[in-house]
Amino acid sequence: MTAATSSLIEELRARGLIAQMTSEEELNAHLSEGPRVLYCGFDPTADSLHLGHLVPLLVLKRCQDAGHHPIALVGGATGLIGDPSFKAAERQLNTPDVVAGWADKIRGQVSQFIKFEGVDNPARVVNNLEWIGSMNVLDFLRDVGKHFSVNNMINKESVQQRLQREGAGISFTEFSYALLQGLDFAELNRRYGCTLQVGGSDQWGNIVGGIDLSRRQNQAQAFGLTVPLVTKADGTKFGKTESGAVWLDPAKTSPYSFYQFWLNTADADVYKFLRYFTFLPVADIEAIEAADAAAEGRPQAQSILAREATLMVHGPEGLAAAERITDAMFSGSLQDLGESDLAQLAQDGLPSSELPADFAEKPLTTLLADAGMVKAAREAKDALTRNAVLINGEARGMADNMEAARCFAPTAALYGRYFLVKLGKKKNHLFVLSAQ
RNA sequence: GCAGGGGUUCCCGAGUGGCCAAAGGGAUCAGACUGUAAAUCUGACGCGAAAGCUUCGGUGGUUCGAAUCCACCCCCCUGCACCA
Repeated sequence: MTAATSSLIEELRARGLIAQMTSEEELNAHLSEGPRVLYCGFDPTADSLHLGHLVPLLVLKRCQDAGHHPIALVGGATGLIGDPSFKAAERQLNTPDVVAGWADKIRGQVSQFIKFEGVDNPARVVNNLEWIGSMNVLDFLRDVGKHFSVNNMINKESVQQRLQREGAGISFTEFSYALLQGLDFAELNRRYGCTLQVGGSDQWGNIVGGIDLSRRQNQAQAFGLTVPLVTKADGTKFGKTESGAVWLDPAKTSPYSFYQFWLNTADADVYKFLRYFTFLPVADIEAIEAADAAAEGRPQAQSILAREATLMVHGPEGLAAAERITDAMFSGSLQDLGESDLAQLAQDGLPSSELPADFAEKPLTTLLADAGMVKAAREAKDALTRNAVLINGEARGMADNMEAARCFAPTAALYGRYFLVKLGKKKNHLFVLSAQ
């Protein structure tokens, strides 16, 4: 965690974190010679970062731990344009005030992961709106545009599918995106001596553009490094659940859901993800893998990954909350839960809701669907048909469907008002009888 | 603009007058097996507890009856032409 003793590049490679880089030998030497300044950009395309952003963000942290100065760039300007790289269709523009609001949130999130004080190599957060926002068109065209060849740009793989695709096309606006990202690099190079840009592998073309511009404008040598796109062994998209993306914002994805996401990682992916998403030494991860391979039954890797990742993103309290719910839902028994425990579970982020006043007249299927336990009442029906719905531990079936009054009778409630409903193996919801 | 092909339930894709809420595959959800895995098997899969209700680009029409036939309109693809 101090100065770069064993090569940073070696470490990243051992973790499988390098997709592409410019001139390995030179970059390795460059990073070994002393503290360097590097950056990675995050465009505000939503009000939170998600798991896909985490890998490059953690690479920034890994670099800081190795003694370098990271800069997290929030794309307040580029977010207004939209990156066309490897996208199938033109994006819809968001309004400036919306993007500005998102940029603020992203700035806060990014800041959790890197240190700004108390270290010799403090990090920095910048917003490219600062220099792009005030730039005038003629300066842009003369100072930046002149250095980019349209011939090269249209040959880039990242825009090919947009150029070839019938009926899609690409607007001049999005086509210009690469120039903005290029000028960011050149600008950071001038301002802070930034010499390395890190990004996802889809950013390679943009990064190379920035390196070229830095050389042409500043006569400076700069480097690029990309991290691989996170993939899963079964070919499905990483970072998605039934309910959508896994966000870093606890208000959008609760620490409990976040923890559960990692806990459900497939064996085929878990050791790779430990390398990507934790700071455990590679040797330790190899030891975990060996121990799991030798042991019968359930591997320990998933719970280690879930614990490490949740701790890193949501802190000790978030992890504690996630573990409380997990223990209560998957190992403990209802009898072990005290009244305050139940209240705590709801606070910790266990999905919960109040029973509507007229619940007695509604079918169970409707109540469960309205509470968000299932996407359509039909799924609740299916579960009921298989006796896969437990209300306070008691199995319910279709025969009980019109018996909500009996199923949720106050006398059956825990502490007079709580009902823990389990649907299938993984879906839990706390229903609360409204007080009166 | 002309000629030809096409728009089907989340996606792909059958269906060309009743047996169609619509084959098959994928995705998804649930069950069994397990480890809150994977693989496999089973069930569900427009909405609804049910009665029943609403779908096959849009609008109108023919018919006892249409996703299927007719008319017009919208959109996409493929050639050709026009424009260069």
